Amino acid sequence: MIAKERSIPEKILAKEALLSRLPPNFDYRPLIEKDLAKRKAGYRGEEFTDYYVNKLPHKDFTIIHDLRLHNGQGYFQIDTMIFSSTFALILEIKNISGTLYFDSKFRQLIRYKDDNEDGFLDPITQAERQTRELRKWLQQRNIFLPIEYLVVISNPSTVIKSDPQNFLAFKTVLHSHELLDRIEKLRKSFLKEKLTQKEIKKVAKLLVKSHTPEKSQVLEKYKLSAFSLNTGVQCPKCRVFPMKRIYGTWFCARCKCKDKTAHYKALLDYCLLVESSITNKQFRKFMQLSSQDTAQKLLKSMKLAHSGTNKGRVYYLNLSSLLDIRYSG
DNA sequence: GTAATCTACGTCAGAAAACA
DNA sequence: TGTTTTCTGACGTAGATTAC
Repeated sequence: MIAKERSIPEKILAKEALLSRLPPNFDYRPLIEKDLAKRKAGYRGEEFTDYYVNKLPHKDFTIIHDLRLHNGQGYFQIDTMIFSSTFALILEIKNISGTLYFDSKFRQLIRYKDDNEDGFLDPITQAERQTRELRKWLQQRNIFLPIEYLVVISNPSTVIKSDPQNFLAFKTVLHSHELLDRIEKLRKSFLKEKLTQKEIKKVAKLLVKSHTPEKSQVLEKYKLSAFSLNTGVQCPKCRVFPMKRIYGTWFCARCKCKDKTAHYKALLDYCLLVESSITNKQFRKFMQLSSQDTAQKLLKSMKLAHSGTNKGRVYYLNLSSLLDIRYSG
């Protein structure tokens, strides 16, 4: 059973939204583009590995993609968690090309590529920490399950190396195409049943319910203010700002394109970049819309959750609902 | 307390789009 | 082409908040 599917991380959506609303010659643009490329590569690696993970027999394994839990002080994040009635498995997924060298002495990962040498945080250490955190989290809820971890290198052409004494790397690091065989071996080594089918469902529900998505806070990260952003509704065709609202549709003065729902994307951008609630006034300012009535009618038509009456009215922007509205509308 | 301001909501006329 | 539907903008009313 897949208890939680993987979805595009908010950090990727927010960076895309930010780039779409920054002037082309903006100073930080190259830095944001580089960060976005890195994030996207990581996400692609996770998706590539999901192909193998999702092949596991669903009656035997419960799969939770992209899990972020609170441990009391902070959060810990797991790329993929798989569990059965006998054991749990954490996957730490890395999409790094070139030759990777796992150095056990200094507990670091070194990547050799194009005559360059780059150091990375040791994914084995990361996975060990996640294992400790998850064990503690489950035990606090009276769930006792042996937990293993694997470091999955998603890129099949990546060369994996380590020093000969690094037994931990031999045991835990693998390419994604080896994953199913390795899980099968693990399954044979854990025979004692710890959870009933009913308990498995209960644990999955608890984990998914406790998942807290990471807020992007992309403006703070690059020390930008909302004033740096282009406001207005962006033309979906020629990408120009702003479209004008004319008789029930958004009209682009440049390419003459018309779109009835172009404000959905703008509202999604607002939610990703500014804040997750909006008033009529903020909506008008961001959409460059002069009519308060039109703003009210547009906000109402989207059936957003809201609180307050009259002057205190605030509309709440839910990211997943906005994504649904945007792609279905 | 009062005036000013902001917003929600309903109604209506006119304009544009959609449809037969 | 004529009719229907949808949307805007204007207007009025009412309630809540803010500034003085």
